Amino acid sequence: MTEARRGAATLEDVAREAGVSLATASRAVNGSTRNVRPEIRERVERAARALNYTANAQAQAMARGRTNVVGLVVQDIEDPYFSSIAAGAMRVAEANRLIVSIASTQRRPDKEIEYVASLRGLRAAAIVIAGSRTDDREALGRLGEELAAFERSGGRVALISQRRLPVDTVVVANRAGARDLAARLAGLGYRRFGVLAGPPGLLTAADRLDGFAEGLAAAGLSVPPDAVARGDFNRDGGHAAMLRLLDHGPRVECVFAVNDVMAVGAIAALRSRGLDRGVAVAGFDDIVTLRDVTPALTTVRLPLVEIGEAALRMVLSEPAARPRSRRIQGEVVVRESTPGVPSR
Amino acid sequence: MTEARRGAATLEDVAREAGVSLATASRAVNGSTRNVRPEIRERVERAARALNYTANAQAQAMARGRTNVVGLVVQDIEDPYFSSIAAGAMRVAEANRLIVSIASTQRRPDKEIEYVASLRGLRAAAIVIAGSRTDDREALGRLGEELAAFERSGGRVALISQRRLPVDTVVVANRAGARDLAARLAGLGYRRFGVLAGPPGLLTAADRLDGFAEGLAAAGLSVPPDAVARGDFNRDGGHAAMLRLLDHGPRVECVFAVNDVMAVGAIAALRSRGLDRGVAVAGFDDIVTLRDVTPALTTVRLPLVEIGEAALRMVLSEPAARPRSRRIQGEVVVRESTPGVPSR
DNA sequence: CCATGAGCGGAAAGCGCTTTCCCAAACGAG
DNA sequence: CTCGTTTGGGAAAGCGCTTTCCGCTCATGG
Repeated sequence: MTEARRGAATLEDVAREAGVSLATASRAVNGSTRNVRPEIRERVERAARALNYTANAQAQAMARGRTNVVGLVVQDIEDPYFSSIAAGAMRVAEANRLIVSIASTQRRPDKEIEYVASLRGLRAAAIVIAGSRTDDREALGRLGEELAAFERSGGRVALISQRRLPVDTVVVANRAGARDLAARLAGLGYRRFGVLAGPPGLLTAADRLDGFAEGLAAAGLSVPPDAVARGDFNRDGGHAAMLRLLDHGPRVECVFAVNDVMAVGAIAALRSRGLDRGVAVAGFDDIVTLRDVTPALTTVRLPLVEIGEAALRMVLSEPAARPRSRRIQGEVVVRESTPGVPSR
Repeated sequence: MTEARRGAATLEDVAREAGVSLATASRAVNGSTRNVRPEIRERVERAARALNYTANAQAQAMARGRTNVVGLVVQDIEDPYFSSIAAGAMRVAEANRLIVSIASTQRRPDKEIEYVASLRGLRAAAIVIAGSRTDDREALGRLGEELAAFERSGGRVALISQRRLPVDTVVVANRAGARDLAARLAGLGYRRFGVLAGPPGLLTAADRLDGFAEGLAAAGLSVPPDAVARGDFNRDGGHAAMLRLLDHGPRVECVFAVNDVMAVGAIAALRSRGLDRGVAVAGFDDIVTLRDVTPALTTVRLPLVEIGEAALRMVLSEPAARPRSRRIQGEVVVRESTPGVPSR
C-alpha cells in the first residue's frame, strides 16, 4: 500500500503487490496483444492505482523501440504566426496522444540544426519544422543531412513552407497570395505602390515580394526599385522601412508590407507623420490578434492553425515513396486600410 | 564506415568501430568523471563522427536515472500572454541544454492533470504550469495530488500565478497592479467606471477585478455592481461584455477590461457603436503585439518573458525546504485610450 | 481416453546506455 | 627492489520496460 520511498513505483512493484509476474503486470496495465484474465487484470490495476504507478515512458520507448514524442521547431514562439502554427500542430498531437517537444530557434539556422540533432537523440517519431527559409545554402545543406540521418533512423519529417529539401512539405502559396492581393489593390484604383520587404535571404518574404510584383505586372503596373524598402520581418522592421520609404522613396499611394506585423509597424510610422489616412497599407497573414487594429488591415488570410495541423498529420500518415507536398492557399481580405481611390 | 542499415548507430557500433570497449566509448563520447587517454578518445570520437552517432536520450535517461526534459503546461499557446511566458521559459531551457515539452490545455483543468501525469511518465526533470487558476477545488485537489506524486518521484514543480498549491510559485501581482491602475485612472479624473470581468472562477480575472475595486475605494470611488459585465477571457469575451454593458448597464466614462485582448474587443465594440472616443478603456498585460492598436491602450505592463524565465529558473535551482514564491510586479502605463477628463 | 491445441502465466532476453567493480600496468616512495 | 597507489581499460550489472519463448491447464474431438 505504501508508495516507494525513493523514486516512482515501477512495474515490478506493481507486479509484486498484485502477486503476479512482471510480464503479466505489463500486459494488464500497459496493453498488449495478449489477453489477461479479467480477474487478474483487475487485481493488477488495483495495485497500480494503489501505488500511483505511471509507466516510465523512457523505458517503454527503449523496449518498444519507438517514442510518442514529436518535435516542433519554430523560429519564434512569441510571433503569432508561429504560435498559431504550433497550436494547430499541438491539437493534432493531442488527438494522437503524442507529446510535443518544442524549440524556438530565434531565426538562427545553426540552432535549427542543433535542435534536430537533439530530437534525433530523443528518437522522436517525427519532426515538423516551421519557417526554415533562408537561402543560405550551406546551412540548408547541413540541415538536410541532419534530417536525412533522422529519417534513416526511422523518423518522419515535414517542413512548412520550404520546398528546398526533399521531404514532405506544407507549401504556403505566398506568391499566389501576394499576386491576388496586388490584383485586388490595383482594382481598387491604386497606381503608385511601395513595398516593405523583409530582410534579404528570407525566402518567404522574397516570394511575397515577387508575387506582388507579378500581380501588378499583370495589371500593367509595377513597383519602382526605390519604392522597395527592406526591414526586419517584425513590427520594428516595418516601422523603420516605412519611415525610410517616406523619407527617401517616391511618393506612394499604397504600401504592401510582406507581413501583418510589419504592416502594423508601417501604420504606426505613418501615424507618427500624420499620414495614416493618406497612404493605404496592406499586410499578409491575417494574424488573429491584429484583427482589431485600426484601420483594419487589408491582408491575405492564411489558415495558420490548419497549416500546423496539416503538417503534423502529414508526418503521422503512412510514409509515401516520394516527398509529398500539400499546398495551402491564402485568401485576400480587403478591409479599411485600403479604402481605394474613389476618383478612379 | 557505413551507417547502420536499420535504425541509428548505437554506442556499441561506435565502440566496435573504434576497437574499444563499450565502457570506454561511453566515457569518451558522452562524458564521465573518469579519464580516457587522449589518443583513444580521439579514435572514439572519430568513429562516432563517421557513424553519425547520436546518443539515445531515452537510454541515457534510463541509465542515469534522470532526463533533460522539462514540461511546460500553458492554457493556450496561441494567446500572446502564454506564448511570451513560453518564450521566456524556452530561453532559459536552451541556456541549460534542456528540452522542453509543451502542452496547451485549452483551459480544461482535466487536461492539465492529464499532461502532468504524462510528464511524470516521461520522468521530466521539472514542470512549469502557467495559468492554472480556477477555483474548482476538486480539480485543484487532483492536480495537487498529481504534482505531489511528481515531486515524490524526484521532479520539481513551479506554478505561475497560483498560490493555492504548496509548490514554488511565481506570483504575479495582479491585485496590486489593478489597484495602481485604478488609482491612476481616478487621478485622470474618471468617476464612473465599468469593468469587463472574466468568467466566474478564473482567479486571475477575479484578482484583477478585486484589486481594481480596492484601488477605486481608496479614492472614494466604486464600481456599481451592474457596471460589471462578465465575458470570456479573450477578444470576443471583451466585445460581448462591452456591448452588454452599453445596452444594460449604467453610463460609464471609463472601462477596465481585465486583460488587453478583452480591452481590444471592447474598443471594437465601442467603435461599432460610434463611441470609441467617448469611453476610455484600460487593459492589463501590455501584450507586445497589441502595442500599436488605436487608441494605444492604457494597461498594466507585465514582464511576461521574465515571468517565464523566473519560473524555469526557480524550478532548476536548488530545492528549498519550503515552497518559495517570487513576486513580480506590473507597472501602469498610461496611453491614449484613457486621455483623462479635462474638465476635472 | 488420449492426442491436440487454445489460452494464459512466468522466466528471461534484450532495448542502449552508465557505472561499479575488477584488474593490469605504470609510478612513486621508502 | 618492494610495496602501496594511481591510472585507465574492460566485463558486467543494472535502469524499467516489452516480448518471445516455454510450459502448464483445460477444453475439445476422434
